[in-house]
Amino acid sequence: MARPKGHGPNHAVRHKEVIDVAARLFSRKGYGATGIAELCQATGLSKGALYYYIGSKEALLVEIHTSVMTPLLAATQRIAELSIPAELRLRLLSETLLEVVEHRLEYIRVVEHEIERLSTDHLGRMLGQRQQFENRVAGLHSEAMRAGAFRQTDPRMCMFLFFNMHNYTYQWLRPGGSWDAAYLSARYCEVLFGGLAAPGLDLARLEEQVAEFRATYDGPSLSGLALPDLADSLSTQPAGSPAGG
Amino acid sequence: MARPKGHGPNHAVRHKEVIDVAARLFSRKGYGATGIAELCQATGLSKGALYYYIGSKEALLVEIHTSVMTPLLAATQRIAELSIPAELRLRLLSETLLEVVEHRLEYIRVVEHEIERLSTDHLGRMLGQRQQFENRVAGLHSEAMRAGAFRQTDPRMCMFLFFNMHNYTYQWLRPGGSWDAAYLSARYCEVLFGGLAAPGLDLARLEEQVAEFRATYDGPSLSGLALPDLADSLSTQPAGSPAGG
Amino acid sequence: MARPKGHGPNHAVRHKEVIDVAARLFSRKGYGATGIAELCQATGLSKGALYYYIGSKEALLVEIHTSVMTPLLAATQRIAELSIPAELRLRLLSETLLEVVEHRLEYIRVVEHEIERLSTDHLGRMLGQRQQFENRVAGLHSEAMRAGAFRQTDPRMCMFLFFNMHNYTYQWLRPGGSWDAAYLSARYCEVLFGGLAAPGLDLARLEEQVAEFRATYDGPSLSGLALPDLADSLSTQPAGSPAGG
Amino acid sequence: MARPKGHGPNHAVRHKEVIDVAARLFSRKGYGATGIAELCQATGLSKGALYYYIGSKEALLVEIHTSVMTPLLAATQRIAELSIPAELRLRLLSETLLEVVEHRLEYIRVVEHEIERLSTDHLGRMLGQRQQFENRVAGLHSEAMRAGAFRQTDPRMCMFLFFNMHNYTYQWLRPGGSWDAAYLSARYCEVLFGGLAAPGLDLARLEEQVAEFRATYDGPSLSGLALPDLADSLSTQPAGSPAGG
DNA sequence: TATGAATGAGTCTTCATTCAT
DNA sequence: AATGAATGAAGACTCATTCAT
Repeated sequence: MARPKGHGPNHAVRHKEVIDVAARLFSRKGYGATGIAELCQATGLSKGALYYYIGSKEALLVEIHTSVMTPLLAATQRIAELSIPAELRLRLLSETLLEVVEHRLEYIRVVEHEIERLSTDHLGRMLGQRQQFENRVAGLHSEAMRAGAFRQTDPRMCMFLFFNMHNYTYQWLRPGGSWDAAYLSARYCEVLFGGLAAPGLDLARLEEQVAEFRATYDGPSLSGLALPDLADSLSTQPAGSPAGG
Repeated sequence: MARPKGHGPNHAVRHKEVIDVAARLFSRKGYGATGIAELCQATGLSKGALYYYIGSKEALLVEIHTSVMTPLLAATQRIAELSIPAELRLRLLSETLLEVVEHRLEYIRVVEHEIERLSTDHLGRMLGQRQQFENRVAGLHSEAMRAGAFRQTDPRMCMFLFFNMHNYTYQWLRPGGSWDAAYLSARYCEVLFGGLAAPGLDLARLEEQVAEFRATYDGPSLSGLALPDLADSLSTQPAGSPAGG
Repeated sequence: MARPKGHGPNHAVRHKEVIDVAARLFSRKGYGATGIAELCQATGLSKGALYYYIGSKEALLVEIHTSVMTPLLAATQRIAELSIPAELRLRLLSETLLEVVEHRLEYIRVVEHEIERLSTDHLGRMLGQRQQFENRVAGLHSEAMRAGAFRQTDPRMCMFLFFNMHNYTYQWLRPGGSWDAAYLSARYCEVLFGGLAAPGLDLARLEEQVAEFRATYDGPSLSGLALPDLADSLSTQPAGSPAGG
Repeated sequence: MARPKGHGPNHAVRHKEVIDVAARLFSRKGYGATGIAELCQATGLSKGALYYYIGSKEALLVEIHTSVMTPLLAATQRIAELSIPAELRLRLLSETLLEVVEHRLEYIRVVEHEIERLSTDHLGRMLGQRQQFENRVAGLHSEAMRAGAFRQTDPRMCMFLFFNMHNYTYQWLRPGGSWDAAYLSARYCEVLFGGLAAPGLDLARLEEQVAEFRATYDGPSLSGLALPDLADSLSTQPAGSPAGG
């Protein structure tokens, strides 16, 4: 990712633009089926210029992964360390995760489908980050059980339930439809937490706590999504079609 | 699937074997990244002989899809028509779906990741089958609401919750681990139905009903998985690593 | 062409049938673009059986050529030796040639387009036969000049005029249309002989002589076309579209 | 023919060179029997570089057709519109056509033999152009009849006579021999017009008119053949061998 | 910075032919 | 007399990448 010295200030900008175009194309046609020539056409760059900005096709894939996973892990870290009930932290993490899905849909699709196209060492690093993420989520479920909010069950199973519910969303969500991350997160957690709740948990109270938290919180952005999303101009149809295979 | 005459009885058998090998390779490396040469090596057939059995690479992909979707839709139909409570039918459908995931894991991975590599008309047919499946599941949730088992909510949202929960399983399940379809289905439905339940629903009763049903049912196989699964000899590691992207 | 001994009586028949089918396909799609598999489908024979009858693909091409050229040369010989005026012999030869074009159109097309696909020795033999044919025609023009029917010009040029006029006919003639070999021959010779005639030649008389000759002749078939033509069931549209390239 | 941007000025030149080489090879061995590898060897380009210039093998075939038909039709148009007797226009058209045959012999052979290897739409376009050409020629014969130069006959038959006579020339003409387009045209028209003439037509006068016209005409090139012909360095044997099939 | 040209291994697929049965 | 299975070289074409300018 360190570029040879002597790059002008435009380099970083163009670089990002290319990554975004690549995410769009890889998402639609698959990494393998997207050619360098198509990237050239979509970016308006010549082959030589494209390579000047990207280095290689795999570097593009690596950066798509990184640009999703790095902010997501940072956000997870920030949320996990908040001094609020574990189930509230899970609820916030849910919404953050869904925000990333909603606003980086094309990146997410690539991350879900093309991770195994990475070369061994990059793949290893990415799988390590997934592990961290999973452990954090399993840990939060443990905390919620210890605090008496959730009934006692296997926290690893809970973690899978959590990821199943959230991670498949990319397969059917259409950004710009009537369901956004905040709404989906409320629905997902209502059902998940309802099914996992210990007798004492007051679910109605949870959504109030979310609102309270948002009103008083003034730390850094939870989701870590700073950029306007370049992808939003596309695909603005209503929500539709999950998968049944 | 019937070949244009001039094919002996062995043809069909070899054909199936090749499909199974292809599902394994496509699942591991991706459809695009798997070459015909690799298929030849994995099957022990020469290039010419391979084509004698498969017709084309895309035909292979089509048959992988078909051999998952056709029995799955048939099973769904059979289950949806049973004269038992809707939530019990959903529970049976959940288990059937997870059985397919467990025993056709490599096929499922291909179906989830490579569907868009199909040519327009095949793709259209497959998307149509997904639609049917989704509509059936949404319909069963509606029934459960009308019967007072589930509280009133958007059945389409319920359908997405159901598919999210089940369909992502392929990303982390390792067949041969300690979690099988029956166990997972019980856990998934416990949480999903717990979160959707109307006050009157007795979840403990549900698992008893499942056992009763299985004890008395003597119709055709619910899952439609008749063949021994050729894929089972491979990948028998313990469960591991979901995804956190 | 000599078959390994021990062929049953059906062999020759099937053999001819296959050649006829091959002529049809080669004519339509080209020799190179017609596969053995297509010949199998068109004949209803399996690959093995087909090879039992044909030996090889090139053998087929050779026989298509032979089955046109051999009878044509024999007919030419017969006509050239008749004791009638040279211009009458040319007129009869014209009609014979056009009969072959009309009734063996698909063979002719192959002969015109695919001769260079023959291997060296077969090609040499065929070119030799063409030479003979050309020499005969040039010779007849010389005779007609010596006899005072045609004015004095280069007989070789006349030969080219004759072949130009006749041999291109395959490119636009549609058998079954309103123009048959007899009609075309009359038109062609009317113009050709009209343009070559010495002052003394009476063209109106020529067509009478043709009729007289036919009425009294009782030798062997002039054209040598004995078989019913297998190709006649196809393409029965009115005449159309020559070529302008 | 304009390439999708990103092509320097040399591209067009090399492109033309490749087309010329292709015409030579296709003409000798047939389109189907000429491999890309042979084109590479003959041009000295690598496989990749070749495709950089040609796009596809069929594109080559299309351009060979186009580069013959387009100037030929333009020339036909120009000639047909001249204010001179119809038979003189036919005589000029004859010479133009034979000039194209003489100087683009290899292209013509491809056009005559491989047109049906074009895909449906390209084929349709080419057949349409042939139609135009034919109609023009039939129309000129009609004019000559109306003007009393030719006797009354079927102008469509005349058109076939005209094309038969000219279009088969490619099968035996060897450029560089003693017969050039001007000579052949005089011979062809002498015979054709002699055979079609009404009593009043003075053929000897016609050739004088041709000479007069050439002496005074100063419009654009009649034949449209501007380029030196790249193909001339090859095959400079004396005239020989027509065809007798 | 940026480009058009070139590479050559790689892609999927088809071919005529052979042979055991 | 006939077949289905198998071969492997050859088919057209695409690919990510490099490099002189």
